[in-house]
Amino acid sequence: MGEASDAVEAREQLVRAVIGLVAELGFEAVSVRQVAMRADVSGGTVQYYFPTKQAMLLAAMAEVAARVTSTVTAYRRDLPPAAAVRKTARKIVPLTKASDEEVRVWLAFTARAAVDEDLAAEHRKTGGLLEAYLADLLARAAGRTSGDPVDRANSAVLLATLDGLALGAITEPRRLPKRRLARLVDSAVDHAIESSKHG
Amino acid sequence: MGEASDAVEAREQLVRAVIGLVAELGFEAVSVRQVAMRADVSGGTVQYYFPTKQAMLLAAMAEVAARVTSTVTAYRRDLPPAAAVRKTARKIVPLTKASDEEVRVWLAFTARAAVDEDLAAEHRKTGGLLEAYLADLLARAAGRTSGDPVDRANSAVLLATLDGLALGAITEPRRLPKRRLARLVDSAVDHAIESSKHG
Amino acid sequence: MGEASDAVEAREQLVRAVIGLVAELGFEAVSVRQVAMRADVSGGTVQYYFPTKQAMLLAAMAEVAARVTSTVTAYRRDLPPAAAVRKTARKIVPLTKASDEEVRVWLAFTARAAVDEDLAAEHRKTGGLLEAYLADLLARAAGRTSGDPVDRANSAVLLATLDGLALGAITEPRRLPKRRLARLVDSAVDHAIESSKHG
Amino acid sequence: MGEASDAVEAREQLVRAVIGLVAELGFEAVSVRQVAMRADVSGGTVQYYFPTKQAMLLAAMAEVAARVTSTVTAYRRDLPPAAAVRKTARKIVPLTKASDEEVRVWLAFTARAAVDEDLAAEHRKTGGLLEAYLADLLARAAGRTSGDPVDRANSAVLLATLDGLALGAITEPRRLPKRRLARLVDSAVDHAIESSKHG
DNA sequence: CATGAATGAGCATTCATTCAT
DNA sequence: TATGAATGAATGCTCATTCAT
Repeated sequence: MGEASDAVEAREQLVRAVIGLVAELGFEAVSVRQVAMRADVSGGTVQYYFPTKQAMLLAAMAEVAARVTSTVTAYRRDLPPAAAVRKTARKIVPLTKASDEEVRVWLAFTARAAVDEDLAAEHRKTGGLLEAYLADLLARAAGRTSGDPVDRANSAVLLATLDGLALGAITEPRRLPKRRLARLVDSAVDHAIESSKHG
Repeated sequence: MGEASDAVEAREQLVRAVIGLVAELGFEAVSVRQVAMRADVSGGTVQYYFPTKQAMLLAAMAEVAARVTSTVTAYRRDLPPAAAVRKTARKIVPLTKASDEEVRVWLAFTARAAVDEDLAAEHRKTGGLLEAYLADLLARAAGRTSGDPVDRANSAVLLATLDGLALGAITEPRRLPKRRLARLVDSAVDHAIESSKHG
Repeated sequence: MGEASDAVEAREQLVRAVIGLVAELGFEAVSVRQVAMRADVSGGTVQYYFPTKQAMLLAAMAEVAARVTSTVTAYRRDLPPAAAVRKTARKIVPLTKASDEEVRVWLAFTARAAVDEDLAAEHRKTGGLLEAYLADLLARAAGRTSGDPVDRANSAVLLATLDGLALGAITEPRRLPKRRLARLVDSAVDHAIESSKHG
Repeated sequence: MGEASDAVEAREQLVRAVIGLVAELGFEAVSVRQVAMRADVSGGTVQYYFPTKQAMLLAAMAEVAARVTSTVTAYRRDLPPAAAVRKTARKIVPLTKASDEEVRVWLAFTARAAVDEDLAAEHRKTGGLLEAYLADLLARAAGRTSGDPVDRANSAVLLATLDGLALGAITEPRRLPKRRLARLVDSAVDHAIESSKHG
């Protein structure tokens, strides 16, 4: 039992190393050797757990995606719809210094997905899930049950706006300082909810 | 004069090679060698024009930025404000197969800007310019002169939405097919204009 | 007893895996991992039976050598001398598609023996034995008892010819198609027998 | 001019390093790094001249083949047929310590050709040429012009015998010491010539 | 008897860069 | 202006081997 959990732990440690590396130095800084050093294991060990670099990246992306979706799922389960939308929005856009890293990693994976089909497949899942969740929340906030195409559209636009703001926040922090970002996020969320209510 | 223009031409040929490479194979496929091969010159020649890979990337990004801004500037000069906003939006989001490549390149540079300060500096210019232009157009579409913070906010949200849609279009083409994309772009533009008119 | 025979079986399974690998992909394709995969055991298990790769190769070579010598020994025991020579020759040279593999493996080991002293030692045994057997058969075919140096010489030349034809058959199948090979083998055998009879 | 010859020289130096390595340590000892060290250049330089290891091996094999064929061609040009056959035979079988290395290299390449199609193609050329040359010499030694299938067959058997003796000389030097080897070569050559004269 | 974890060296290859010409 | 030669570091990956269990 100790062994099994050690192995799992080792894997997770490696995944954490990948994520940390992406956050700090970007995607191109992720090399098997760098990951090994960061996780304080030998290069061979990394490849024992992930036979290819691609597999390693995939595992890291899956982990990041899991973090996002599990958080958002919890919001949907535990909060009233409008509040859930608001919290989700603030999860996607880096409004605190802490979430900066997470978003940075997510965007790095997203960018890579544009060019890497395996990563794209993993990425798609999350995008589809987020859109569906937001559409559902918008519908419920409007006192409707899910399924109205209007909610789908509003969800897609809101999600795009949040992604765009996140992208801007990372690459143009001066144009989009946290203060401004918060206001813009709120206005986008308000618009989406309004738009679903009587669009 | 012939020599000088030859030199300019050679430089441009190299820049085109970089852009083509990014479009087709992504950022990580850009190596000095690959660029040299694509431009059909020797590896040494590439480094004659760009002493550093970084310089080469910077030049390519500047060229891409110039293409975007010159197009958008022309729209602002030649079209009535609402139409200019609409055309600009359709330039940012890849609605035709042709513009797919351009947007793909732009996003690749954007992603890189998240970890590369030099590229980020170049990138900022374009972001700031686009926001200012769109704010101005929204103001004029509302029968106002520029300067109202409302227009700035609407511009920022619109720009974020367009960026987010572009990102999604590239990475999740199935969730965001061209048809749907067009409708979402239109609704975002309409909302921005309306919002500036009587927000 | 069951356990012991299981162990023997496991060992043999590994040896078979090595031989199969050599036959299909050549000597350099033999890695501990590949062998483990082919035998469907863990990498550690391979090294339990063969503490060293070298030991593993040695066992495989011994097995191949044993196959050759046991066959040839049987021929000598069961057939009249001239027929035994003929059958032996046809065992050494790959005249059927089936024996192709065996010869291929044998040659791979032989080539390796040129630079690997351990394998060379094993290899020597078979070479010496084959020459002695063929010399004995040639002597008996000539109605003599063994021991005449002429038979030794004829045996050595015949053996060399057969080895050379085998080598050529593997590496130059177009120059030495099966049809031609059969004729050349026959003529070499005939010459050896004649030569021993009245040389 | 100095540059060009330097480059040619560098290439040749590398090829020599490969050959030396094969001779001393066998084929599997040939790594790009080892070659670089032996030729006293950087690893990168090796790959500047030979973009792949395969290309490097191919060049080395071509060089070895060229040595053999040019020597044999000279014999055929300059000597009476019977003497040319004899000298050629003594070139193929390592009768002196010096020729040991050459033959060792040749056999290593031959063995590899069994598993490597590119090398096999190069190898075939030499085999075909040698058989044709020997057939021609045997015909002329018999006072005939080339073309008789008998000479072809005798040539093929002789060549196989020489190859087999060479193989044995390398892998079983104790069974086939130089003295004995010389006698066996002579008898094989004599038989081939006799056989072509009145077979 | 057999495994899985871990290691460190080695592999071929690609890379950005320097430099003499 | 442009090239080809050369370098050395870095890449992803495979390898044989060791060892605790």
